Amino acid sequence: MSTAREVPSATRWLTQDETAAWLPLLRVGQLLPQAMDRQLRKEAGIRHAYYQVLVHLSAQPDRTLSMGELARLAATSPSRLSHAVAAMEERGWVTRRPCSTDRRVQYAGLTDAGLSLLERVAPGHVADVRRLVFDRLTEDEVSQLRSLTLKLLPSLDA
Amino acid sequence: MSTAREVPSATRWLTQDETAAWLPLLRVGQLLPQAMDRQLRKEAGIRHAYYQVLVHLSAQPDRTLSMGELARLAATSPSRLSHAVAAMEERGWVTRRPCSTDRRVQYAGLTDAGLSLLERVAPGHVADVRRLVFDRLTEDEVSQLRSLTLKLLPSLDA
DNA sequence: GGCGGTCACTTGAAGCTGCAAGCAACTCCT
DNA sequence: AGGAGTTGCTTGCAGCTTCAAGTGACCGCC
Repeated sequence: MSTAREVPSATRWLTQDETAAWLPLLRVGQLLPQAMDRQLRKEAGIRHAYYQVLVHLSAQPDRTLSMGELARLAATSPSRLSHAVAAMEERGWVTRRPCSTDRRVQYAGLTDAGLSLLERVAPGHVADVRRLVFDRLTEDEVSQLRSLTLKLLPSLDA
Repeated sequence: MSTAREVPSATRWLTQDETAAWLPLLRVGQLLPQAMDRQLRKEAGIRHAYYQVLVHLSAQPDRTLSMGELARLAATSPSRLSHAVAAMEERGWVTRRPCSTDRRVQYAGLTDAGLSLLERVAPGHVADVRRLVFDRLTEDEVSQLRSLTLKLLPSLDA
């Protein structure tokens, strides 16, 4: 990551230790989503983005969320979600209906077909997560991982 | 991530602790690349994928790498790199020339324009990395982060 | 030599992503 | 009331990513 040595203003380049952490973090950040995506596509024919929509809707008591809430939970942009839900609606996995009290809001709801797709796909996905992540880590390391990622989230969410 | 409770074969769902680590990890894995991309686009007009190409080429003594090596270093697919380098060549940041001993191989080389772009862009990028990641962590945490990500890499690289 | 297999890379098409723009509905303020 | 500003969501488009297929070039083996 270090490139030029002399720059007009005093740039605080990464230290050696920081670089040694940054490079693999960057790599994990690239490869992990790729791996999730590939596995779900090959074995289930859907993207990870779709899977997340299914998961979050299924976690609601009424299988329903407003587009805004759903976007927030899935860490995606409104635009992206709009496109994704449109495509998933066409395939019969979710439905959309307007909110009665605030007509700007749209609710996305999981259909039976969507739920059964999720149930068919989830075991393979969980197995993959286990294989790629949790089978490699001790209990303590999992705890460290949780603590570290939670520390990084606030600045990324904003 | 937990969805159905009863599935044909015995699916080992994630424990509570694992889920508590998985959700933020997934989120970081999504948001971190997004954030890198947004910052570089806004302030430099290039994608993070392009930036990585520039960085890896600039780190070579002769500013040159074969497409294969470059793809491996940047953790990207050959196809993606091919498209990217084609676009960057058109903008004058890299050049391509065939290898003299193995005519399947192409070398990508960083131009002066490419290097000066990188030097202009790098400080802002490093500042962003610092703001998003290293300013939030103690020295010990950085070390934990390095150790954890290094443990996850092997299974992802394969 | 020459033929199957692999390797390095490129290409094209389909689908997704991000941004900017747009629209209607809601809120606030006077 | 009513206008300015904000919110929730959608749309269109340009650009990127992915997969599958294709093209040469190299290797090993008979």
